[in-house]
Amino acid sequence: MHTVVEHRSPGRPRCEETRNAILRAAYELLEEGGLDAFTIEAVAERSGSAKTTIYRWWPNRGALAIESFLELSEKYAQFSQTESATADLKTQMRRFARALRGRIGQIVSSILAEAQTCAETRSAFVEGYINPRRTALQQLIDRGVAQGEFRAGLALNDVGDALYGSLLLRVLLRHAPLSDAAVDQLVDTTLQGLRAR
Amino acid sequence: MHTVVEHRSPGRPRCEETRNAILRAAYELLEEGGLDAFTIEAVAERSGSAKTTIYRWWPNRGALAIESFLELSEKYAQFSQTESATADLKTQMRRFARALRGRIGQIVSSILAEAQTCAETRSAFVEGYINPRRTALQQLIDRGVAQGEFRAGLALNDVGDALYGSLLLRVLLRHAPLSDAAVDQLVDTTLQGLRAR
DNA sequence: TAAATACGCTACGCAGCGTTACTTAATTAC
DNA sequence: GTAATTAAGTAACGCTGCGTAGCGTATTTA
Repeated sequence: MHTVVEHRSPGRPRCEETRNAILRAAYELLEEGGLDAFTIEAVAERSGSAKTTIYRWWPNRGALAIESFLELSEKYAQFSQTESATADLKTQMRRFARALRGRIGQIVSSILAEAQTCAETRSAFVEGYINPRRTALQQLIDRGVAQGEFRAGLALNDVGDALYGSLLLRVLLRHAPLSDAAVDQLVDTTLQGLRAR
Repeated sequence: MHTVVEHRSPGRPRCEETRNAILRAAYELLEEGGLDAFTIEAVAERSGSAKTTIYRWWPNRGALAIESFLELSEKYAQFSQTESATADLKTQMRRFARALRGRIGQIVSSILAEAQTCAETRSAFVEGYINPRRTALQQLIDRGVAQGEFRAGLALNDVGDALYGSLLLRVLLRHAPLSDAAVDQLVDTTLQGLRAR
């Protein structure tokens, strides 16, 4: 009988509880007070771990922020799938906006801010958060085109940036609402375009 | 003969040269190294003024950043005006993207980051930078609608956020280009919308 | 000349960064 | 068992930047 042999290097193994406590403390602090509250020292204190332990595993606060966010925030990258691509698009954008209205919005805005002074944070956010959503959006667009709902030849970058960019801009600047109704209207505008028919 | 009497309070007047030197140093530092380089101490050193003088006039670094940006960056809020509103829109978006590709992009992204931890910075940016552009965009849309180029009933918030949000997102995440061609395509997508005709 | 205000200099206490040296704990290899 | 190895915790450090205070000097009005 063959059993999979766990091959472990010698030495004390990493403590998963500690890791989780750190990630959770980081997430909570980001959620509660944004970048101001999110300091390595605060994370260490809240998690009950040592600052040195944190620095052993994460090179900087951006890396910790991203990892806690990606691991603890719920991931809505899977779009719903009904017969109408248009309806699915609206559902998804509403869902995203709902997350942004809540605590996730605070975290996302903090990460975007951090990403402006740390390239690794930026690319980690793009790869771990934005890209999965772009992929799902691509599938939705393809489906919409195949079903004749959307016109052919749509550029994913443009559509994605128009939709996600609008919503994220509202999180960053708070100059316009993110209510379901506002999102529906925004999607409608994007669907219809500006041109007179 | 009436002459306007300059009414001055007693005491040494504020030194305009010092003020300008501070604003210029702040702008240069933002431009060169973003938020990392932009510290009050660095501004003081480069401007040849004292830290205490800076704190006398600006409550925090966000206020200084915004003021230097709004005073020293060229303001393209006035849109060009030909007979085609569509062409003007493209011209304007290209112009904006060109600024974002250059040093202005670094500054804008820094200010957006700073705005995430400072509400005053956020509202100052919205009022001093975003709103003038929204107003100009509104006029352009109105003109386009009147000329039959754009459909009626367009919501300014939606159009502005789709266009500016797309470009700003690309500055923040650098996941897609900001070239003239890319911008043209993005505007085209926004103009046409997603729907099949 | 007095009062008021601005500017510069030096210095301070504070917070957070990222690191070091050291001790203790947990695990594998022999 | 014992040695080797790796992790976690503790305490302390030097550094940078923040925002403030005290004081002397400069420039203006009354």
